[in-house]
Amino acid sequence: MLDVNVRATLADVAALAGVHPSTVSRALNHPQLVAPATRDRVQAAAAELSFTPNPLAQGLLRGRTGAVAMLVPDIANPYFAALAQAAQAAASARGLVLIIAETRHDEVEEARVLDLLRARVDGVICCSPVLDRPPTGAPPVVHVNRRTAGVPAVTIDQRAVVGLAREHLEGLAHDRIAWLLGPEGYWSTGERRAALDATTALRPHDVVLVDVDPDFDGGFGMVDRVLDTGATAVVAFNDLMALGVLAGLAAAGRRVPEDISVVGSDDVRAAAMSWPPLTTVTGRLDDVGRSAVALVGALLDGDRPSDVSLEPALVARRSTAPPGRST
Amino acid sequence: MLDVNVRATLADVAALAGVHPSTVSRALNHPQLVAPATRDRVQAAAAELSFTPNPLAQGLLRGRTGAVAMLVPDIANPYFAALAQAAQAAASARGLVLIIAETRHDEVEEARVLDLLRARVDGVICCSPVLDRPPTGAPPVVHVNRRTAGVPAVTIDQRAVVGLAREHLEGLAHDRIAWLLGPEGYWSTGERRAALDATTALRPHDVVLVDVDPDFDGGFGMVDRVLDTGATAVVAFNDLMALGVLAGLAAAGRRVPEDISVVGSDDVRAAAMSWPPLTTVTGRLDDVGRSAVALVGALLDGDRPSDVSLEPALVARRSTAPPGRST
DNA sequence: CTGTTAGCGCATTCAC
DNA sequence: GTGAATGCGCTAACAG
Repeated sequence: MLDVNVRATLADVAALAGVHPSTVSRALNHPQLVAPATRDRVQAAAAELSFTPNPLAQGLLRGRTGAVAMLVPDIANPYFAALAQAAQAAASARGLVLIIAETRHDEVEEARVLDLLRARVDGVICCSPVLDRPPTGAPPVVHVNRRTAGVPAVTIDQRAVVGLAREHLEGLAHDRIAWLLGPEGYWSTGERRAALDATTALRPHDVVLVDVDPDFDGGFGMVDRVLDTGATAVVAFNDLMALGVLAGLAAAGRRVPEDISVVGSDDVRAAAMSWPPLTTVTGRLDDVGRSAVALVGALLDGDRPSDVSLEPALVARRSTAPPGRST
Repeated sequence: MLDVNVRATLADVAALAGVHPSTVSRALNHPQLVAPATRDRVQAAAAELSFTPNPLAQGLLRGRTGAVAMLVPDIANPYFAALAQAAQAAASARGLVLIIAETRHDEVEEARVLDLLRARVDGVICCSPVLDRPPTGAPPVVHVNRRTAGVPAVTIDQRAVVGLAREHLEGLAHDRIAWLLGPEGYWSTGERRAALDATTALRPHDVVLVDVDPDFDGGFGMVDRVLDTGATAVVAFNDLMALGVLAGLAAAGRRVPEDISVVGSDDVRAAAMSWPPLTTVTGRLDDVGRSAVALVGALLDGDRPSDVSLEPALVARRSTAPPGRST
């Protein structure tokens, strides 16, 4: 009587095939080292019992777990969810299991989670936009959208993000752009501010609003101040913030893009789910996720991979148009 | 010289404390079985080396992994992301690690994923809205929003969802409601249809549109047909679909809620991020996630837990209003 | 080519 | 109260 609920072990297969357990192991892992006849018998037996090696035992032996952790501040944030999705796919393709853990934007919680996971994973993908020090005592770490000395990272070229938004809006003949920047501690905020500072003399009418919460409410709440500046276009720090701006504008009775244009960033799914759909700069979330997994993979293989910087692109949808089309 | 990158083992601690490895194990797991003096020495040594038991070794020994998997069709779908978030928190609180895996709405992929995970997790939370047969040969499974004989499940009372939406709209004096139902195979679709059928005689003016894709595009694409029905209110299968309806209505130049009211379902975060913010029926995602983990927990403890059915509630926001306020 | 042995790190028997 | 031995399931090295 064959009990499907109890996993078959090497010994079970060996017994069924009439060989020694180690022969089973070989037949399965190094088929060329074993006589065709026995190999077939073993494989048949393995199939018969639907044998799968116990990854725990394998891991114990190899000192590897076959799992990689991804640390995100908030998995319900579509940005991180998309990142996780991409990473998960890439990890699966490599036979790795991705463990997603939330840090809730909290350093203490992050340490706790890391500690819980430390021994269970071979590597960590850290997506904290703030974290400065690489987690110590942890397995190999790679950073996402955050560059820190000594830690391999995959980032989006934030200066190019600024440049793309600017070009798009200038091409539409906007001459007064309100730039909404994210929280001070964020790496990407710093990068964008630098890019903005570099060209500030060229566009004296622009206005920069700093330290806006990078979410819907942050954008919603900034609408009055944006309107006060008289800007004809807004560039938000990310799509969520842009969506908030869109809603705030609607609540204030302004039309987009007739009265004012709005540009987001990241090209999260929700960006295409507003009305009007959001013009945005892609965060290339798929590529970022994939690259991050590739980096840990390299780390695990003992390489010292170099950083990856991805070039963004602009997706023009319907939230931008030339200014002054207002009735 | 103390190498932080190499994990300390029981033997290391034993050497440092001058005792036998098994004593260390005891001192850590059953402190009362060991003399206070040695216990303290061992604990000091363990702390010194920041020793953490290797979960793989423990798992191998106990036949448990300490991990639970959550199978979702699409982690970038805010509904499942929220569910995962809740489950993750609940699992952490129990010292379990949650592994999130995507099935991409694909049975084959699901089988593959399950096979990869089978040996790595103690239990599985399956969130497929369609899946009928419980995955065989897998660890204990619980279902979310899907009731199948023999599989413990946590569900939202879908009839109540229909009832709440109806009451709300009737209270506003709508007499022609367009009900948008989800895909045929979904458990929740079936439940809602049954609820609708049960009262169809009472509301002859209502109209039911079936088999709508449960996403933004699905809702967007149904707007024309909804408008054709002359309904003054729409109840969408979920929030994403409702958001699509909202956008489609805006694109068609209709105002919400002046011209037509819209109700969503699930109360995903994005539901509060539209303009107008969406009136919706809560999916109690936190509670569902938490309950699902509680169920697997019970299963792991050898219990045969009973199903959990959660009562929804209506969140009135600004996408609903009395009909006929049109200019 | 295949069987034997050893050991990954740990917790649970036993003895003492 | 503590040390010694055993085995979880597996694979790598060594014999034969």
